[in-house]
Amino acid sequence: MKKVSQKTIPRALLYVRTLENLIRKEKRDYVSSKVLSQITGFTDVQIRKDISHFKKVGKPRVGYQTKKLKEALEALVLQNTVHVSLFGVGNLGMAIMKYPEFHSAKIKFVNAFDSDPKKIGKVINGVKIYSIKDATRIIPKSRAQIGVIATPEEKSQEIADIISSCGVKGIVNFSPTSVSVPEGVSVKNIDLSIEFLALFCDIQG
Amino acid sequence: MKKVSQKTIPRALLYVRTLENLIRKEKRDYVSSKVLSQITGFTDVQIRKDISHFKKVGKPRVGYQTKKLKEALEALVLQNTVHVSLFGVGNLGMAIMKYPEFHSAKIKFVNAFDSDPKKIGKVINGVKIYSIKDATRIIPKSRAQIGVIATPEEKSQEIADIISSCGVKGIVNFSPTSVSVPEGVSVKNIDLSIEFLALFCDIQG
DNA sequence: TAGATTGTTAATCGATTAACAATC
DNA sequence: TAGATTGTTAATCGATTAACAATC
Repeated sequence: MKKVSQKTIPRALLYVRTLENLIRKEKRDYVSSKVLSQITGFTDVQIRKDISHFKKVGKPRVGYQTKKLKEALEALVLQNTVHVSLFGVGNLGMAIMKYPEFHSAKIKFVNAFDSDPKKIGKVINGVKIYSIKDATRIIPKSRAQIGVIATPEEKSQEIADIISSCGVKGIVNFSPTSVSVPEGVSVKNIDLSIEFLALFCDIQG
Repeated sequence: MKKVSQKTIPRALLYVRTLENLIRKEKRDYVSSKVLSQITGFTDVQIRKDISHFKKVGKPRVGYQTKKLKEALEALVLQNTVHVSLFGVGNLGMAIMKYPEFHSAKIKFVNAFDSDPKKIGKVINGVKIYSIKDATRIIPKSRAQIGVIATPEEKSQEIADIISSCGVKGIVNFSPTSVSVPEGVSVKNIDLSIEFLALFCDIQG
C-alpha cells in the first residue's frame, strides 16, 4: 500500500458510503469510476488514482466489484465503531448526538458531559450525561477515541485540556475558538460561521 | 489587489474575528504576525503572505494596526449581513438557527421551511417557519443569499432544486448526500460523519 | 479484434515555505 | 545604528490533471 495523501481519506470514506448504497439499494455488483464520478462529483481520474493507492481491484472494461472495492477501501478505516464523548449538551450538542447518519457510519457516543445540574444524570438516546468534573475519571474507562467540544466558546480551551489529559488523541471542535493541545493530539475545527461566510465570499467573487 | 487563493479566504475570515476580539476584549492597537500566529495556529509567514494579498498595512518593527487591518481584510467580505434560509427544522436545523456565533458573524436567518404541519407557522428565535410548498414564492422576496439543507437525506436533492430555482447561488448542505446543482451555484458540503471518520483515520495512522 | 476501462507515469498547477531585501 | 518585523521573490512541496500503456 502506497502512502495515502491527506486529502484522499475523506474521499475514500465517501466512496465507501457510496458503495454501501449501491450494494444495498441498487444491488449492483459492478461499478465503473465514471459512475462513481457522477454520484460523488469527483472526476473519474481522481477516483481511479485514489483507489489505486489501496489495491488493484478493478477490471478493465468491467469496472470494480462493489463489495470487493468496499472491503479494500475499508481496510483503512478499521471496521470497528468509533467511540465518541460529547462535551456540552446544548442545542448543537444534542443535535449532534441525535444525528441519524452516525448510526450507519458506526459512530457511537459513549457518554456526554455538561455543567448544568439539570442535565446531569439524564439519559439521551441511551447516552448518559455526567458532570464535567467527573470527566477525567469516566473518560478513560469508556475507551472514547474522540472528544467533541460543543460548549460555549469560553469553555473550549478548558475542555480541550480535559480531553487531552485523558489520553484521547482526537478532538472535533465546534466552537469558534482555536484550542491549543499537546503534541500528538489532532483537532478538527468545524467553524460554522466561517463556512457560511467563506461560501458567501465565493458566490460574490 | 492580487488574486486571492481559495484557501486564504477562510483564514482571512478567521483573522478578522481574531482582530475583533483583540480590539474589543484586549483593547489592543497593534498586533504582529507572530502574535496572530500564536492565536490562530497558522505560521507567521503564512499570515503575512495572506495579508499582503489585500493591502500594505503593516509597519516593520511595530506590526499591524488592529482596526486598520480588520477593515482592510473586511473589504473582501462585504460588511453586509448574510441572509440565510433554512430547510428542515429538525434537531440539527434548530441548533443551527440558534447557534449564537452567527449573530456576531452577521449571519441572519430570514426564514425557515419544513414539511411538518405541526411546525409550520411557528416562530423560532424570530424566524418564521413556512411550508416547503411555499418556498418558491417566499424565498425570492426574502433576498436570501444562502440556503441551508438540514432535511433528512432523501429530501436533499429536491430541496437543492428548489433553492437553485429561486436564484440562490449558495447552498450549505448538511445532509450526507451530494446534490447536483446548475452551473453557477456553489455547494458547501458539511458531512459530519466523514469529518469524524477522517479524524479517526488520522489518529490511527 | 475493437473498444472500453483500469492503472501508472509524467506534466501541470496551486499553495506553502524559505530566503532575503526593505524599512521603521 | 542595531534589531525586529514586514512584504516580496524564489524554491519546494503536494495534489490534481493529462497522457498513455495495459488489459479484459
